Amino acid sequence: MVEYKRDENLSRLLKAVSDTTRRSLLTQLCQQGVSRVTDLASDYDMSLNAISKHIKVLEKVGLVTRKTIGRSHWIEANLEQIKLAENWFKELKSIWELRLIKLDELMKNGDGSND
Amino acid sequence: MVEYKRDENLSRLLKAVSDTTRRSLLTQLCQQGVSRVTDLASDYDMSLNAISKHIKVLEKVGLVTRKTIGRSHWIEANLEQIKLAENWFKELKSIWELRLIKLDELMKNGDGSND
DNA sequence: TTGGTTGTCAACCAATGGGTTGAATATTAT
DNA sequence: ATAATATTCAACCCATTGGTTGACAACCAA
Repeated sequence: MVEYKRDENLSRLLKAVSDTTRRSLLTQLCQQGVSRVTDLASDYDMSLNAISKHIKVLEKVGLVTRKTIGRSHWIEANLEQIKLAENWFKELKSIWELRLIKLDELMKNGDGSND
Repeated sequence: MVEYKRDENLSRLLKAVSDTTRRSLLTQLCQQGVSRVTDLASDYDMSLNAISKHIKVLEKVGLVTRKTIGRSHWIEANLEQIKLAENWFKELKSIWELRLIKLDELMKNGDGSND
């Protein structure tokens, strides 16, 4: 069995941004800054409830934060967590590179029977 | 309605890597290079069929390629498509930065009633 | 030819996900 | 007090997903 680094956080983060509506919401929030749920929802052909749920998903993985003032919930983007994904990509690429380097050394040293 | 850049490709890519098993498979492929389906599957507590399906998902989004020789299907990682995701992250961050810059200019120019 | 390997296809199942509608809860305005 | 606003909660529906098992197909070896 492989070690299976079962990084559930990363899975949930990637799943969160794998939805077009949620990515669009994030973009909106980055463009317009802090926004209320209703304001965000008004741009979509979808019920307020649906948007509310999407926001909750984003909130759960930390991609947005919420500040409730009276009956208004102010939502703000927080791109910090995106690093989780970026780091995974980086790591994967370096694993890939590493293999190529080792392969290259093997070629140079002939049959690899050294050490 | 917001423009809704419905980048289905990006959605499918992100969804593909949002699964732990598939991320693990990709890691394995980067470490070990070209591998057969059975070899990959042998590391998991899961049926060969399940792994076969996972590989097909990765294949469909271009994260792996397949070369069939006889009855052996040789699978190889191809990290090219990851750029799709990386670019989206980059774009999002630059949108965020842009707003901060504009905000900053507004502060400097007083109440923003210019132009 | 007979039989083991390698892998997919098809059908199924339980769980999850994205959407809906209809309350319910707070808060603000009249 | 009453009504409108802002938002979530709960229940539901249907499509998708991650897994299973059982055939099947193609290939290689005896």
